[in-house]
Amino acid sequence: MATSNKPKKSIILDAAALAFASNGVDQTSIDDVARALGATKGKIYHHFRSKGELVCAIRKYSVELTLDRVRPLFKSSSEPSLKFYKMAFAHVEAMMSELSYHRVVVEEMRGSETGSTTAHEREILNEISVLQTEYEMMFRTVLEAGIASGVFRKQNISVALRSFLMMLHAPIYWYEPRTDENEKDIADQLALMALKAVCA
Amino acid sequence: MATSNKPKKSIILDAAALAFASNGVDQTSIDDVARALGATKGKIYHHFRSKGELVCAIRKYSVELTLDRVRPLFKSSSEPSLKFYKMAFAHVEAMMSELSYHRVVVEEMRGSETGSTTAHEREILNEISVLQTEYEMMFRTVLEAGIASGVFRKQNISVALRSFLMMLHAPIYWYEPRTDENEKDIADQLALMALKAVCA
Amino acid sequence: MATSNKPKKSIILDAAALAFASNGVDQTSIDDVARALGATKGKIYHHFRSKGELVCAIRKYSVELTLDRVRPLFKSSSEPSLKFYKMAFAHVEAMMSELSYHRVVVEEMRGSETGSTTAHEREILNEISVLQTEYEMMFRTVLEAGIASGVFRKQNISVALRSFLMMLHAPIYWYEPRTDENEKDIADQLALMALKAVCA
Amino acid sequence: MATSNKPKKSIILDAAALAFASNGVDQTSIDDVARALGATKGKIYHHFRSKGELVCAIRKYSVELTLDRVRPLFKSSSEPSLKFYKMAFAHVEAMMSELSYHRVVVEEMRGSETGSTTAHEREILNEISVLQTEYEMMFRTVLEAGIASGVFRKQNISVALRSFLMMLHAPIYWYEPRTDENEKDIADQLALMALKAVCA
DNA sequence: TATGAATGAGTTTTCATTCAT
DNA sequence: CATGAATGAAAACTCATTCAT
Repeated sequence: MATSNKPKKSIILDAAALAFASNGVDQTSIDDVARALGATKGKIYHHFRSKGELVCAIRKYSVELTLDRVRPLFKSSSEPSLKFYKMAFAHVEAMMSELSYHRVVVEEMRGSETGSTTAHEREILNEISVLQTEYEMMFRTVLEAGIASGVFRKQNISVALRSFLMMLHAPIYWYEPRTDENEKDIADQLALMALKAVCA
Repeated sequence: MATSNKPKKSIILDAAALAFASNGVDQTSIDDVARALGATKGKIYHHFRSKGELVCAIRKYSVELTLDRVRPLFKSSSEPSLKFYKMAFAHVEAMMSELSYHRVVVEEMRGSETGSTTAHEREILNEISVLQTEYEMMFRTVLEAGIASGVFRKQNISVALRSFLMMLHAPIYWYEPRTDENEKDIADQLALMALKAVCA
Repeated sequence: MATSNKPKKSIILDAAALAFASNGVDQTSIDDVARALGATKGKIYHHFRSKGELVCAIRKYSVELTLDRVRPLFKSSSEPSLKFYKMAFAHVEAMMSELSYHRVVVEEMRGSETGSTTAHEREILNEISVLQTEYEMMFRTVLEAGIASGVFRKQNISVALRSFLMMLHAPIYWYEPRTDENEKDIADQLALMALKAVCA
Repeated sequence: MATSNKPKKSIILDAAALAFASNGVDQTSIDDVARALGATKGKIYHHFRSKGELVCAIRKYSVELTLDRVRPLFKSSSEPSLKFYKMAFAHVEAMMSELSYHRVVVEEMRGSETGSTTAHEREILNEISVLQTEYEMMFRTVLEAGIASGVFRKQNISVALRSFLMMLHAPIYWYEPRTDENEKDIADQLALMALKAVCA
């Protein structure tokens, strides 16, 4: 009764994200996820129609989590460079806070999943795409504002965007929650690097 | 006669890198590679003892290619910031020139392959590790020199290192050889971003 | 309803033992076993993690079956030569009654299976080893008692043990259930031969 | 030049027998044999048309070796029990002297090789069959003579024959050339056991 | 003769998915 | 809801054999 009040889907999602993040999506079977969950495959298939859908749910949640942290900062009124720093800082914090979710996303950045997506999956993928577009647009907007005001260097915005975002993703590859307790320091250093990378 | 005079292993490696880079290592069967090669599985297994070994060979070649471009610049005598820029530029050029090889590497940065690597594979992985260490050490040395001379910001070097290297990897995810012909521009922009990211 | 109430594992084991005994373990694919079972490979792999484990299960069962026949006779109180005869008789009866299981065991007496056994397999192999040791120890004990009482010849016990046990295995190689119906005669002849072989 | 004056076929046969005896025929690839030989597959295929033929050659040689040891003793004039002892002794000596050849034979006693034998192989198999029949007939003759003279027990000859021959094969399963140097003792004990097993 | 490359058919194994209970 | 059994399709890997050199 008191074991948990979280929705079951969420519990499954957590276990799946952890398992997928540890060994890679393709190297992790539904059975592995079930084992990590202390249950059997059937339980998962009750809540998610396919492995693809499970992965999609994780990806969507990852994007939402990041978006939720960054959006309010984007909507606040600050001059471009400070706003950029804050957003970047929040992005890095997100990476480290919900590490496994974001690891799954990065893994999917390559790996086109070769077509066999169902209609329902494509729907979720579309939603994700919308969210990602919104996310990039926020950084793009700040970048353009900063260039217009002269505080940021004039440069190819698309290239810049993709590049510093990749840098802000870096902790996914090496951050270890137990070892490195200096999350704030890391977030600061990375946000500063990103900021300087685009400044005039 | 004119078909090719390259060693067979090299031809297989090229085809495999291309196939793996296109669809992801796990989504690409040895049969797929063989088909791309116009041959059968057996040919591949005659030259590489396992899929893992094939991937390892690709990874090793990728690191060697990058190393070969960057090492001479490191050994040249320039002041830290210029040397750093040149090395970063060369790194980005490498990413774009041998795109498929480097894509395979990045994919393996996560995905520990269930530990079931054979003794022979572990040997190759060790060799790769040595090369990668040398590579990082070159950038680390320049970074330290720059910090000592005051031209670079005082900062956590390990974090900085991993972060801007990740940024320099970025083209792997979006560069399209046919579309973007402005390789030099991209390399310049990214190298500049990396340089500014670490400057005082 | 009437088809069978035996546990599924047992049914698979029977079919596998029969198939392996007929054509040899290495010449019999898991597909062959599945076909003999009227099912698919998957069913077998659902119950046994590998072919090796399946073979191990058969071996273990074979030893248990023999042990169950011989142990009560060993525990009974008879003078050594009679006890030896009874035990040998029971051994031969076991060979002929569950022919296929024992055939698989004998085949594995040579053929170290390349050492690539999994941890779980080694566990079963250990259990088998314990049972086999118990089994040999029973005969060894009787032999020693008989030698002490002068009814058995003084001789190298280990060599004697391995040798007459091999002779008691003989029916495995030529007994045909349908043709030879004189199981008792065969068991008597072999038990008598074994007894005389060790007598003074 | 001085490396060896044995016919090449013989060298191959030795290496193959050793390899097959160590790991089992089915678990040993032609490549394994070639490696043990310090050569490549091609060499083997020059001298033997197929793996089956190689195995057949080993089997035939094994039977010939045993026959050559036992036949002269059979042709000598001794009374049945002494002659039987001598023949049995020689059989055991053969087992231990050319251990690997005989191990291969025993492995094939089960394992019907499922039909795919070529015409040429069947020819060799027939020759082997002839030799084996001659071999069994020698022991059968002695056995019958002994029964007629009353020195051997009246018994089912076929069963007796197969049974003590199996016992005389026993060293194949456990004899270690390097460890046990007491070949004569073992041969004596086993021959004696076999003799007593059939005596009145 | 002997080698190394290549093949093709087969074998073990994995796994997402379905379904009866 | 949840489980355990079962399936089928695919994947990695093996290996006897052939062949050009």
